[in-house]
Amino acid sequence: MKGVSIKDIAKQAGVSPTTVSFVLNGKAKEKRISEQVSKKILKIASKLKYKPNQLARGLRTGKTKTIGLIVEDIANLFFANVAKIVEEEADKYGYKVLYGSTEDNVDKAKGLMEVLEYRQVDGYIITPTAQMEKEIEALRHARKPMVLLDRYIPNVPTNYVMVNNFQGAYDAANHLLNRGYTKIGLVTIASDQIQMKERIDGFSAAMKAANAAFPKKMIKKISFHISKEESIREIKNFVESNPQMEGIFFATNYLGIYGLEALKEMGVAIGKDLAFISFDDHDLFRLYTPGITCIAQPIHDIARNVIQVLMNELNNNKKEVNQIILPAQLVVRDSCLLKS
Amino acid sequence: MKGVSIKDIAKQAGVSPTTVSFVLNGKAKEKRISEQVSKKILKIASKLKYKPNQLARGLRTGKTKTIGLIVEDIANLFFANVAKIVEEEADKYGYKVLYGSTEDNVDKAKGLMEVLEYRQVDGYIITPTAQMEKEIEALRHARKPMVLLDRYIPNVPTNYVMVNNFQGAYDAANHLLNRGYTKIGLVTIASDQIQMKERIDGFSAAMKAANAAFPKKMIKKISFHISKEESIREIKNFVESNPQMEGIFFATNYLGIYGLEALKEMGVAIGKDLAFISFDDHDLFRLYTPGITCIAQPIHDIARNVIQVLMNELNNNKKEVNQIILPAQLVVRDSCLLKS
DNA sequence: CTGAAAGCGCTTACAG
DNA sequence: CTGAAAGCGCTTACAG
Repeated sequence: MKGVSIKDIAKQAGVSPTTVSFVLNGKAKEKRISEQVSKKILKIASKLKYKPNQLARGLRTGKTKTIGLIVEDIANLFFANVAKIVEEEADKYGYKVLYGSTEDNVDKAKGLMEVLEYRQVDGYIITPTAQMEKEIEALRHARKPMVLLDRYIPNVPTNYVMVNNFQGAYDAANHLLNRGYTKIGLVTIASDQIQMKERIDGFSAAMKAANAAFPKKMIKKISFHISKEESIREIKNFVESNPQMEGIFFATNYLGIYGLEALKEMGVAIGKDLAFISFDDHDLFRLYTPGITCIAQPIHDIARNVIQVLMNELNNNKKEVNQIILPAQLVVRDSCLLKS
Repeated sequence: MKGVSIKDIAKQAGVSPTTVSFVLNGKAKEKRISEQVSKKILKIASKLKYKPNQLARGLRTGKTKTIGLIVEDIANLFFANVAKIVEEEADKYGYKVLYGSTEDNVDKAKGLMEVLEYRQVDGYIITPTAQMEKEIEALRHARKPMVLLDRYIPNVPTNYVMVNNFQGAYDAANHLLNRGYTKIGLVTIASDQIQMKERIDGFSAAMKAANAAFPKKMIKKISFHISKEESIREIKNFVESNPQMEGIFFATNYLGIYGLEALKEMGVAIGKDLAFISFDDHDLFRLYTPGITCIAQPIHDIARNVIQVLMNELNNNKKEVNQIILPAQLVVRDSCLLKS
């Protein structure tokens, strides 16, 4: 375990640890260390395969070269993809990432934030849950580099990167309307999170613009915390109790998947009996028969922007706020055929 | 940023940092600190919301309370699920996890191991790639707590947790045989990784036991590193060039998904024209029409066992080797109907 | 029963 | 141009 330390190098080079530290940190010029001493140290360091001890360095500088990633659910495809890209990109800058899932539970989220603070991560990437304004606000006041992912907190001016939920849902409604459907149901999560609200708003706005009725009873909100079976049951009930429904929009992919299951069990033919569109893409949507039309998020772009914004904060001191909203993309497949 | 330190508590309690450290580390009894001093310290610590500085502690003890998780691809559903459970379970023991994806690339894997060593993680969970015997062996010699995931390295006696690949593939073949199919093709990854080899072996063994022919040309190996489009093309070619084929087994889920796409494009009716079975389960398999019969891995059990084994190593010194092989489960759906 | 002191491996203000 | 020394916040062997 015992690795090579700066002292070992100093001894071999016949200089002080101070000098070694300067050279290894690229301050040779600044500190006017002679060319030859500098070279000698570098050579010895690489020969000994010196690796600075991050703990010691962190203890001294307060920097851990670690970032914290708090997502809703790391096992969810969207977040798993984000996690992958974040790790890859962070690695390029010498950062490692510590992660955790909130399950959309405030207490878990708070616990996670506490652990990460305690671990002294240098920066945070957070998918906030509801009711965590205070924690985010505290981080902001502590001037911790931070960027919110997938959603933001109204009235708290932080960095964030997310998809354009309003536009995505607007496009979804428009697509349905253009294909001749006007009686459309919407299934969403029972949550007052801003990104879900914006999806409802976007959808409503498109309906309104087209003078299509969109009464309350055509909106179904399902709790994030009930079981899959219950969720499917609720979707079935919703569809059954609105027999006039011609099309249905699921505001998030896991609900869309449940929707597919519900309709399959009911024997409803997607695309024929009922037009179907979902937010978020998924392997399943691409390969299902019929292919499921959806509003895809630019996952890679989101992840890359997140890390970019965070790295900027980490490395510069100028703290302009970066709020990035990326366009959602309508992916047309066969689940919303022209209404005959 | 400046947190409360042990000194602050010592000052308030009117004792030395040493005493505070003893009490906070539960060594009050052992060090025979008086009950009242002990209580006073605990009270002050909680009032001040003292959080030990892990960096300082780690520097001193050499323990970081961090584990390294190296998977093939964190964005893959199997590994993403493992990552989730590993994080949850590790958290219970006060550990956090640092992760990375190898993409099944040896150099990436080695790079990851180097970074984790350098970060001084206390233990490792590793999905090894080919040709990393030396690194694993080195870790073993350094007596680092480690458990291999999803596969093992032959002739290197380490802990590991994985599914029973031989039995799973054997069951897949048997299922097909029992339903009346004898001319069966197998699609796998071109890799000499042990888990893939065992799947081929299990499949072959079942075929042999049933006296069914299983010639080389009925096995298709596809490189992990070619594009999705190329993979699909190769699958198509394989099916087309074996018109006698009655059933097909995909040795891993991403290939199974490609297989679904290939057959869809070819207009082959799964279950009717060709029986279909895949290793690993997936949302898509459950919801596809017809439902896809598969060999499911007990993901949760795998993850829980992994962390259990690792925690045992981390906390005890007795180092018996734990090699856990969990049963795969045949999930029968509608893609292998009784042959008519 | 309790404390002073050393030391983990760095960085950096200060001195020369 | 280079080095001695302090200090980040802990733990622990040693002393009393």
